[in-house]
Amino acid sequence: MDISVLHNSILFKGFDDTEISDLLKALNAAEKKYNKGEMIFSSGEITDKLCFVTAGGVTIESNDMWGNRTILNLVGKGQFFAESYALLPDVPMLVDVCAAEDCSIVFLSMKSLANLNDTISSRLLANLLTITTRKNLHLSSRSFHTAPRQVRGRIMAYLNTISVQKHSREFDIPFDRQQLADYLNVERSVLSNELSKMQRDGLIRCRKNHFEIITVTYLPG
Amino acid sequence: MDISVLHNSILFKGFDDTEISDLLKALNAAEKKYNKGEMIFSSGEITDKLCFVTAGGVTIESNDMWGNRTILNLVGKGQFFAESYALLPDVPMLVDVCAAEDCSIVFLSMKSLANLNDTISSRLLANLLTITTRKNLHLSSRSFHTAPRQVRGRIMAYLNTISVQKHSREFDIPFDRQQLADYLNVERSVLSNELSKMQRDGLIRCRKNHFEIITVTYLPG
DNA sequence: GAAAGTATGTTGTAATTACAACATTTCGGG
DNA sequence: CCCGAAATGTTGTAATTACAACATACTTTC
Repeated sequence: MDISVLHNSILFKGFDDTEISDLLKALNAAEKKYNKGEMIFSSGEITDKLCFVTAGGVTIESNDMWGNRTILNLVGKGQFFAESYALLPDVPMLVDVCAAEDCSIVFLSMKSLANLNDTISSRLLANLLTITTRKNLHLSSRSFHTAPRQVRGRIMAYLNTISVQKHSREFDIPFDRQQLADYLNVERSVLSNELSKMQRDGLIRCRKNHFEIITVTYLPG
Repeated sequence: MDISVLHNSILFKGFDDTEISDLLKALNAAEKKYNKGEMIFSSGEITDKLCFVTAGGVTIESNDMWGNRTILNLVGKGQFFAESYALLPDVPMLVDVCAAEDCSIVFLSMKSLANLNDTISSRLLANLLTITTRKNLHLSSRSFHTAPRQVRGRIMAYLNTISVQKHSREFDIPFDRQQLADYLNVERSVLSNELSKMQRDGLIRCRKNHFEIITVTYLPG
């Protein structure tokens, strides 16, 4: 198991090496590998496992009865998922979790939280609170990105956020076209088409997952 | 201030009356009233205040530059909002908060959390974790409700959720037409129109905010 | 470096939605 | 009961999107 990734995670922030290995034992940590495309959880399942990505990445998706995929979130190396379901273990999952690429997941049993002593437990709870709070912001951001009714507005809302995050008008995005389409809740072909139009209109430049937002200078008169 | 509502809130679960009034003082609790339609927070603002609805209700909205409103969540009496921003106080709000009706809000200063003793603080943190976790599920649900590309699919996804929650095929929803449209991210007139069609098609019955989902029986042959 | 497979771009048509304008219903006061 | 205001329903047209089908580009494998 790759301890170093866990060591740098939010969950174990403030804990030293021995505390971390004790905690991993106490929480029945177990690692499992998945191939790209494999399902890790399906909607309706129940789990008390807090999940940590030690390698690769997963998508949190909603797949409706008409076969439309909506990507709610992308969870990469060093991040957690399923924390809501782990902490409210009687709530069945609304979403699917799918390996976006080959990946490794560490599962931590949250029902074992009760067995920890108060000091450890409260430090861990504070860290968990940070995780859920940040996850909240991610979910809000996506709502923000899908709020515009039209494709161009959604693309701009998304690219703006990434640009602000990376402090640059030029950046890579973590999605391929199909994934970006599913994240923004639009058709892939419509997305490709709109990106072409936006390049023709001089708003952006892009090639594969590299994007550049072009600053428009308004001329007087 | 209406202590009884706070007393029954998730945040103060497990605390007795005197502990609660001590906490309210320690967190600089202050109540303020708002009229329907008034803005409580605007996007871009920074706050460390955890907000509690003691009366009425508020909407968490994203209003884009074209004037489209998207309702991310409805927060009613006895519930909290802005917890993410209160706990990550350097993050500017992405959303607006608006009084859905005349309401009263209690503001609790989260930067004062640090002054509490460990025991109180860890009990409070556990309760905060429950709040953020539940909020996560609400945000996920909305994503689920807006995942279908077509209006009818969104309406059905939403009504199904409410029906399951209320354990009944007949129920009231907390939204008027405009609010439901903004929640599902569709045009109000298109929503009204689709609801009429769905009634003609025998899928539902509805009148104002009272809905009934009609079970379709498939006949053999 | 050819072949096969995957990802991305383009185009046309059918279906859906946005938007505006107007009709109808509902609900509180006077 | 009537009025006005607000909410909801209806309709038509213009704009947008979904979907399918195909073209092109890029990757991987042998």
